[in-house]
Amino acid sequence: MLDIKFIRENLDIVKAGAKKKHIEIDLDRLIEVDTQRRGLLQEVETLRAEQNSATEHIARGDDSPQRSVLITEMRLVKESLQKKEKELEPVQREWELLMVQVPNLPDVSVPDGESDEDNQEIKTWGEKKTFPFEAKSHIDLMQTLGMADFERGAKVAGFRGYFLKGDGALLSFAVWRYAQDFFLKEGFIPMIVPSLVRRVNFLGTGYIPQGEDDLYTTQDGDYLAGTAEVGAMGYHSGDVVDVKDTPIKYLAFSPCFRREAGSHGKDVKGLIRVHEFFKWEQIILCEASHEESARLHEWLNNNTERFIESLNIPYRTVINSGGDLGLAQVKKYDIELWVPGEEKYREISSASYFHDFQTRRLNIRYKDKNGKLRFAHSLNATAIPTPRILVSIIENYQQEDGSVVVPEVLRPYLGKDLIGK
RNA sequence: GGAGGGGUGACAGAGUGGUCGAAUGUGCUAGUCUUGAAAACUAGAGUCUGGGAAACUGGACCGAGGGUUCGAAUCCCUCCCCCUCCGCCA
Repeated sequence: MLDIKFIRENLDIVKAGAKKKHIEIDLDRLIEVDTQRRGLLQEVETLRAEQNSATEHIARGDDSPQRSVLITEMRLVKESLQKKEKELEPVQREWELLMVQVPNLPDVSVPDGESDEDNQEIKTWGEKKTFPFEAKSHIDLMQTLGMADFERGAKVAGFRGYFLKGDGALLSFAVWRYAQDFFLKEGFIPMIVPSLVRRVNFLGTGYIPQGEDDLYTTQDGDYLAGTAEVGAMGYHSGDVVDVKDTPIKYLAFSPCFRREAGSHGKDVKGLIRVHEFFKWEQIILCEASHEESARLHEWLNNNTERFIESLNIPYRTVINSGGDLGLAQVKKYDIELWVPGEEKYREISSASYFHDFQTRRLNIRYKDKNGKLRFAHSLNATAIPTPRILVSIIENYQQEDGSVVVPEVLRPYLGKDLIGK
């Protein structure tokens, strides 16, 4: 949520921001509605003031005739007050509807573009693996090695369903535990967060109203979160956090659920795109300073880069174009890992910052040095998702005989060097 | 699923129609006292928002939304949330 005052005073900037993000919103209408709203609000407040001062006299007085005159007069004031309030109601409603659709401003460093195809590579690391034999896909490799079962996955869970078993299951646990050790060295507070959460938290984090289609709902009106960010941010909603504790850093683990609405044709096989997965997520609340947000954003992304480097998997980092940014994001980096079977980079993580867009909706504040309450800034970044990471591990570490070498850092966690038949 | 009890300021907790933005206690800030601290005493202090350069001033906020009333923290309705007990259950 942006501050309406900011929108009024910087209309052109907000318009340009929306355009850069390729988000349609009638901002002129918003200003029009806001003007109406403020006018009515003032009329209502004037009437209330009148009422309040009369109330004082009425309360103090006895049964004098002036008192009953005043009461009669106030009856009329009440009527016009109610009329004005009725007028205000639909205006207020439209105002709110428009306000939640106003996107956050993208940073100046965000490149123009319509979609993820316009994201710009800003870093590459490692050498793309080539093999003296024909590289197999993780699907073949995992099935042959008894690490995954996609047929039964579909049988039991439907489209995009999967089972991990044997070393596939164990490798997932190994990644989780290795990631835990790796990231906790950076001072995060570990957390396991709920995925089944109330609607307000999705509004607060900016996934609703425009992302409703990609969320699973329950018959109780709750939603299944696609990321631990939702629960972790909701954790602090309504809080005034102590500035001494900032930046607050969480490493949050959760199951994640995504309907993948609108991507039916994409990645229909394997572990790249599934409805249900697990993720360690980095989440930060910090002081309301752009410099601090930008600094921590780089830091978060770098944590993940170093993690991938430690697994020795080639990757590149891209900066997302305006059109590939969500409503709430100011700037986003994606890290994409090399997938030899497809000869493509595939997204593994995403690091974003939001300024106070989320915290304004969630009402997360802190007291600054001058004792003033301010909305905190928020950021988040993937630490590591499973099972998607298995795709890159297995394809990059495959050998001609179909066995898979275990990345060195994972060996202590898996208890072996090689996954073979 | 059944029965009951609740949601008031940073926290605890009073307040059942009028001068209540709200007693009191704790905590907080400043001062007095003290070498310093503690204790004691004194004073101050909510958040959001409109207007104003400021002093100041209008409005809103006692879970949310409606209603009754000249007037609602207080009465009525709906919803949300929390707690206790019973049942079921990993």
